[in-house]
Amino acid sequence: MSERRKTAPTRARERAARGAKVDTRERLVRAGLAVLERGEPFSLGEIAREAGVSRQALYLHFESRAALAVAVAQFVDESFGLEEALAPSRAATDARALLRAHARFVAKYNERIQTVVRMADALRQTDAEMAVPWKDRLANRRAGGHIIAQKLSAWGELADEWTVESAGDWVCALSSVKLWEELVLDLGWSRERFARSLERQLAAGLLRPKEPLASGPATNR
Amino acid sequence: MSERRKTAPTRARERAARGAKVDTRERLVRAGLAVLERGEPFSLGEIAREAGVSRQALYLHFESRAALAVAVAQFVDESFGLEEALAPSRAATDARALLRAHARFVAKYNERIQTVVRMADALRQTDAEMAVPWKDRLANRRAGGHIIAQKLSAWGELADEWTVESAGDWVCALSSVKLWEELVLDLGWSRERFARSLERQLAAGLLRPKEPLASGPATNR
DNA sequence: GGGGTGGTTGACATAGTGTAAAGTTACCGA
DNA sequence: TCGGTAACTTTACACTATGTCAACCACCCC
Repeated sequence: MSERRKTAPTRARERAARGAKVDTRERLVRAGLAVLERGEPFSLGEIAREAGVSRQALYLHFESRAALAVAVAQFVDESFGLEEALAPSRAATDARALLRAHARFVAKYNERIQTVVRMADALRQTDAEMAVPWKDRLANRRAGGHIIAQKLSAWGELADEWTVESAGDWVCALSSVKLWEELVLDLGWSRERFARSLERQLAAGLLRPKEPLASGPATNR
Repeated sequence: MSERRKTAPTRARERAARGAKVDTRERLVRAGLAVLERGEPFSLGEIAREAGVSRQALYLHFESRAALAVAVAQFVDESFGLEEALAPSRAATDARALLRAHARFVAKYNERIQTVVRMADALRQTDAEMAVPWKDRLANRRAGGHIIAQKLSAWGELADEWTVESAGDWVCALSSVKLWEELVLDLGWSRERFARSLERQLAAGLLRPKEPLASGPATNR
């Protein structure tokens, strides 16, 4: 059902791909982000107005508020250059460098997506439709944490009390927007201070303590 | 202005103090908590119905949704026995015991207030009236973190890179409901695992490393 | 010229918050 | 015993938001 509502954005994207006039869908997404970034309560009508389009046009492109929210989140990821921003972490060849790169990434990325996540999290309480994309994003973040834990483990740097699983979850949790939000937004920390503290905490908490090269600590698990 | 709306709950409280029949205000607060704990979207009408009272009666006791939310939060604090639950932390006489007590407290307390905080945080996005009580609670939590950092510092256990200020903020942030929520609710950690990890991580991140082996890590700031 | 596409306006159903007003009950004090 | 009043009820209303529907318009392409 609802065939018309589905074909509309598809066609819009096709037109855009062929270089057609203006992509209203993208205008709506950008407007959504702009309105969101004002940080105040808003309505769909406001977003439509900001996009210079009627409120109804919004429903030609998005089935619901949640669908728009998802699109905005995706847009932010893309315009941020997520893949590129992750490059330093991927390129790291030792534990300290990896954690440092990750902390820097988290500080930058969370700042960028903060408003979107904030809204999505609030929406999640009242809008069941939001639950699925939210879980998806969490799964992604979790996977990111696990990759880091996996590397630390492979390098023999993960402290004994951690499994790769649980260390990955811990990295994921410490990388969450909510932690960033509380420290930077609510408590007034600078971006640098946040990144430095996160890096330190991750290193102190995850890494095997440096042993004085006495006996063989490599075999105790 | 709005004199009548203000006297109503006052009188109700007076009646309750004199041992009068039923305190509708408290019934509403309890109902609010019960509805909240179902974890689903809800309306004020639902809460009133749950309390066995008309929706309008709610406005005789609370000026707005936000006011009710604040009352529910207060009620949860009281019924949880916040003061009592903090006793172990206050009684701690060394750093490890303090962090352990705090981690246990956080695990228990956050579990209890989770639903309320969740809602309040969501409300905060759309309801400016919520901002003030939210900031108050944050200030309280922050103060709690600072007390801990202060003690660690007084005992000479706080690692060099921290100031009391920033360490306190860090404790506050790591003690936030959001971290608990992500690990326990979203990632499925057990309460014990959370408490243990938080304790360990606080210790690893905040405490001065024990062995002053070689030069290395003491000067890396 | 005709058809489809993407947009418009306007109306509508539904649901929630908050305000207002009038009626009911029950207690309390002179 | 009577009157007043606090607490609550019912009913109605204003306002805002989401989402649906229908009719109409304009453009582009065949």
